[in-house]
Amino acid sequence: MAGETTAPTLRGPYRKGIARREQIVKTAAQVFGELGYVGGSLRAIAERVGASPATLIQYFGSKEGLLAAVLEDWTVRSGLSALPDGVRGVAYFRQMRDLMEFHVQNRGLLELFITLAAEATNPSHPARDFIRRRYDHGLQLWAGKLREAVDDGEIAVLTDQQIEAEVRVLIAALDGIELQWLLGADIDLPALVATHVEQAITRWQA
Amino acid sequence: MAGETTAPTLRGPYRKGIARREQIVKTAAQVFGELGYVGGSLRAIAERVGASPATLIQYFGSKEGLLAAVLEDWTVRSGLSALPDGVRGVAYFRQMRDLMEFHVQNRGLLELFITLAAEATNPSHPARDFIRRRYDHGLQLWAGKLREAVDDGEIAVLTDQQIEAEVRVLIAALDGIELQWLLGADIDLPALVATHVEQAITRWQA
DNA sequence: GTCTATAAATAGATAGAC
DNA sequence: GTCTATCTATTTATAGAC
Repeated sequence: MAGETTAPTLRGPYRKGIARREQIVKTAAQVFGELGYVGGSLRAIAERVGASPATLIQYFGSKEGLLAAVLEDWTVRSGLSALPDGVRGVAYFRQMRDLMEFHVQNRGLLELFITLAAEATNPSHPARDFIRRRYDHGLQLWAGKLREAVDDGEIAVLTDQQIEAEVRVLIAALDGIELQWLLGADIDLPALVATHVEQAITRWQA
Repeated sequence: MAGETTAPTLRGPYRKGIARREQIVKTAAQVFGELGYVGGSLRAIAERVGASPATLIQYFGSKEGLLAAVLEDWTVRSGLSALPDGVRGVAYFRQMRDLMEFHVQNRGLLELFITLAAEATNPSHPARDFIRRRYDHGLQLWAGKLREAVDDGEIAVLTDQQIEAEVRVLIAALDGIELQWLLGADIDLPALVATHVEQAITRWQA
């Protein structure tokens, strides 16, 4: 997309600003992941990125604006890189190992989500809607995959309620294992999750 | 220790101070649960308890001292009220429903633990050691119960590694479900957990 | 486009009155 | 035993120089 003759995106003063903006968002995600949104100050972010707090405000209007940018970036980075959407049924869940390996390689992104999710327990937290929507989205996506598995005859028949419960608990288990891993437990994250997923699939087949 | 012939604990100027102290700890636990340790200011706690920030410092020396008192109180309140320790083997895990009902009745205590656990992802968090020890303790306790179930012939034989993995993932699932519940998901917490535990037991029996 | 300077609010903590 | 008053540091955010 970056042409020369008619490409406005790479001309003018924007190029530098866009790169800077990305750098700030990436750094902010790091700091929010480590210290939470409440504990992660603009000053700390600015310091680490080599700028002044005023510059961050200039770019994003407010701390909450920066958070919004971080969440948007999180969606892109963790969503796209994580799981190929095209895989059907049971095979989709077997990709969880890859997802965990992605998390191991991108600990900061995982830290950010877990930290914000716990903070968002507070109804007035600015990331609350985002977190809830994210859970709803994951729930529906995974429920759809499990329903495909039923339809394709890969596993035994489940009611819609059973499917929702299964998916909810599976997501919960992954979150909990990730939390333990982040807390420094001696865990092989991909291996433990892969084993757990296989057990779930085996149970679904019965 | 103090005291002469008869009960010294209820005489003198202590009675009022002790009650006040308990009130402060209870309120602090609430605020930390809602806003986290980082976000929960001494001012907010003092205001809600009807005192000045200076009074809290007077009692606990520092904010971190107050946190320590809150964690100690948390251990007593959630530990004792939660699960009778005497129950052996599989029956112990069937009590999880009661534990979840306790959580529903004491949402603040659960909020406090989940919030602090996520915050403690940061290695320099003052509650980090506490949280890690708490996980280790739970892990060992539950692993012991599961080993009892094996020894008593209630379930199939499991290696020590398998036991640890099973218990780890079970704890993880409970944490994750609790998190979803705290985030406002439409869940019958005790029922969902009870079902999940029964599935685990069934799997262990195979 | 990024800075310095600064405002206005709030943080944890101390000193001393009562 | 609890308060007011205050200190120092830090917070988000604004204004204006360069």
